[in-house]
Amino acid sequence: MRKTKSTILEAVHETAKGLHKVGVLDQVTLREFDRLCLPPIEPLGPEQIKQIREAARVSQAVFAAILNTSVSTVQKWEIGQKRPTGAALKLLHLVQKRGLEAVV
Amino acid sequence: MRKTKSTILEAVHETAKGLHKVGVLDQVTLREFDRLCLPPIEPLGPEQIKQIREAARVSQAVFAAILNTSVSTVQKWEIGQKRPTGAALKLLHLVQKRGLEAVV
DNA sequence: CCAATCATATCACTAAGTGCTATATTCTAT
DNA sequence: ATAGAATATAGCACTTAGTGATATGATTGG
Repeated sequence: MRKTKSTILEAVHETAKGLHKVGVLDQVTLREFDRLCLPPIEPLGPEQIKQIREAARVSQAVFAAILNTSVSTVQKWEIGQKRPTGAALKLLHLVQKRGLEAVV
Repeated sequence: MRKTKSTILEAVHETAKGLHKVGVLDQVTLREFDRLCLPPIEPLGPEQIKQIREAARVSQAVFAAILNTSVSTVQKWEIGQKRPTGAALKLLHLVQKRGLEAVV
């Protein structure tokens, strides 16, 4: 990460301070995070999850396989016994927006 | 898959029985699942996960935000204290193959 | 130089996720 | 028709991923 930046850039032009943010080698940190403007990942209710799956026209088993989770989990999502969070929620949003193909 | 078959066959041969399943209403079930040939989602080691993130040139915090998980979780993945499974593992594979843009 | 911000690491707790089993229903093929 | 297969739903007990808070060290900027 910044290791390489220092090595290369500083070797050439070590006084220029703001230059370290220019190259492709630089890392995106929280400082530029505002520009990313990530869409907020909102929680999905049981019915919504079922709708997403049915819109994709797949059974619970196939849906589970594609999301790399268990049928048991998908079922619990759809009956509201468990609520997807984190990466699972993100994946579901991806399927909702871009379809199953974007995920397979 | 069966979609097309049903559409054609039932259109000609309308006993009205399977009519509600015709066309776009059909669902992909486990029966045609073999054809999907899903690539097996293999577990990712700590170093691999770190490589994926560094290849994406983002900090742990940004990486976590994009995956809709916590910084704490990303850290544990990278030091091997916890292993991503299910949807999290699927998401990581997506980033590895298609890049962060495919997920944002 | 000092303060602020970022990145990384550690710890304890909660709940998501898994596997299993069982039942009822629906579709398929003989 | 009828048997066989696949789907959807449900409940239980267990494991561990995931989360939040906090602590330490490294960078940056005023």
